Amino acid sequence: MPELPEVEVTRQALLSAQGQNITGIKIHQSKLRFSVDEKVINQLIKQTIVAIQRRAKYLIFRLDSQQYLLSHLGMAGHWKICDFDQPLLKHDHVEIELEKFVLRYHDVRRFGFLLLGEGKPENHSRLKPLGLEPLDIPGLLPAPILDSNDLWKSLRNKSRAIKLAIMDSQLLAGVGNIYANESLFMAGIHPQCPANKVSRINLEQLVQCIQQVLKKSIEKGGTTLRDFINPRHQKGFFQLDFVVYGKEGERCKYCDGTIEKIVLGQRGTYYCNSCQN
DNA sequence: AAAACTACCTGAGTGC
DNA sequence: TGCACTCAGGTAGTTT
Repeated sequence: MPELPEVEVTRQALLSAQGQNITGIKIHQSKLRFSVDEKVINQLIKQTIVAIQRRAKYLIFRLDSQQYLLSHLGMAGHWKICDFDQPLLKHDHVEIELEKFVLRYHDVRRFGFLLLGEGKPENHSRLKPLGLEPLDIPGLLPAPILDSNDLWKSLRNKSRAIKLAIMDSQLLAGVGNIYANESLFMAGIHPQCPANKVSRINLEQLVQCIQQVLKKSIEKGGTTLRDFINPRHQKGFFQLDFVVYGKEGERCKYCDGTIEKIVLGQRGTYYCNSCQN
């Protein structure tokens, strides 16, 4: 589920937790990608959430100490704002009790994780290797912002498919499978084109398309294919704007071509066999 | 260096 | 109805 837009939509909806004190923690199911350590996570109690930031697909809950909570949603995770008496659902893993409401982390597939860090979050071992941040919007940790010159430099010596390159978080962080497919379509670039064979002008186009697609999705509340909801329990609607993702065999909306599906890096890859060369 | 594969996990959907 | 199978938004580790 969650790529950059869904994580940003989540962040924005969580901002109402800012300034609230953490009064309690409940762990209902500790098994996530990394097991939630009760002793470690209990250090959150009595701390105040002072800010909620983002880097790529990571959320960072800043506390009034030197500590922070690092949250990754994996493939199916989401945060929910709940009333104190709201019934617990299957796959609600962790509850963070605040003064006005409870934050619940729900993750069916358990690919997400919660880690406690200390010091500058941008120095965390999971964040440090991340590449360019696609959008320059408020609420980000300090990060190099996507720029076609920088992307050009990092792709110059990469012969791998452009789609794999823009999904490589060490080069560009936050673009997942859906938005990689949609952005490449918008830019008219074939997903299998070697990254270093994309012309300068097409790369500039691609950078603009990536930014447009991500911004548009944030405006639409992200994409809900199956499970994604924002912390206010609302679905996203960007899936209604898909042009290629999941549209194998359909006619292209912009030309006479047909949407084809191939597998690249084990991921479904959709493109128009006429618009994208 | 990079490509190709694996693992982690549950649930929805498909075909028989 | 049930069983076997495939596939899904992500990341990271190992092998080739």
